[in-house]
Amino acid sequence: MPELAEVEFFRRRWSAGHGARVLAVHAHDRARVFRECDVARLKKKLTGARLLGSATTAKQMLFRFSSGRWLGVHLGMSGELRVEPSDYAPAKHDHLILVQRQRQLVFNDPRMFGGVLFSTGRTAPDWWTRIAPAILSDQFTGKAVADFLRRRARAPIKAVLLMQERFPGIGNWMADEILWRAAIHPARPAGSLTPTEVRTLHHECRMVCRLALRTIAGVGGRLPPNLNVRIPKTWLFWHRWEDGGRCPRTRVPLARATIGGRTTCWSPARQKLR
DNA sequence: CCAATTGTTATTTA
DNA sequence: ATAAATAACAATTG
Repeated sequence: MPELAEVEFFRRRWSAGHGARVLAVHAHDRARVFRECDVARLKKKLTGARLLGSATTAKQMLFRFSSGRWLGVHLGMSGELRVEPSDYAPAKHDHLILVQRQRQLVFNDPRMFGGVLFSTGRTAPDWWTRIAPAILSDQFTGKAVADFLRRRARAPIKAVLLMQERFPGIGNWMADEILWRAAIHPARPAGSLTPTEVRTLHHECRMVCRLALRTIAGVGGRLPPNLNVRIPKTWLFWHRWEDGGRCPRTRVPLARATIGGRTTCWSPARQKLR
């Protein structure tokens, strides 16, 4: 499920535990989510540490603990973070649980495409600082997008939008939402976009990120009761999976096909090949 | 049983 | 050599 704003939504759940100590750590070290992580060391170093703060960039989350301990979480395709009461008993696919006095912080991921990283150090780990500059940062410029599209000229634009090294945090549904708003057909080769289309694409990338954060993640306010509840019905989002779904702007039936290896949804009336 | 899934990476193909 | 396409990873649901 989780793309940019959903990742932020889940991170904020765990901020209930900011300031509190970790009394115990439960982890199944055989689970695939720990494939790049020394679980014994994680348990040892995190037990007794205090959760001081956290951040999201792209689809990555970083949790900062006392004495220079850092926990990274990626949710993969099916991961989520939850907060459970102290008497909660671990359920299936709960791979990592940080037990605090008042609550338990749970990482659950059935498909285990997600992953956990642990490291120590005075500053944030390398893998975190190496993540591409956020789409909502000043470094995400129109020129950067244009240059990138030129280097990926033959790939379908849909596939290019999924490349995290330039569009960090964009996933399948956000890519479709951006192209739909920009009125660009997902199968167009990236190099075939006109300068105007590239400018529009750049703008809509920022727009969709900003709106998704505001609605899903509840930035600037409290968390919404569930993930998608505030996404307006005017977005492609609500119609992309349903059979007989129609474009919310033109009312024309939506098209669906595999493009760039992913199920892609678009409005033939707005988004034309040429 | 078959197909589907909002992510990423390794491998193969062009 | 590089970019693009495909397979693989795992679990569940329809």
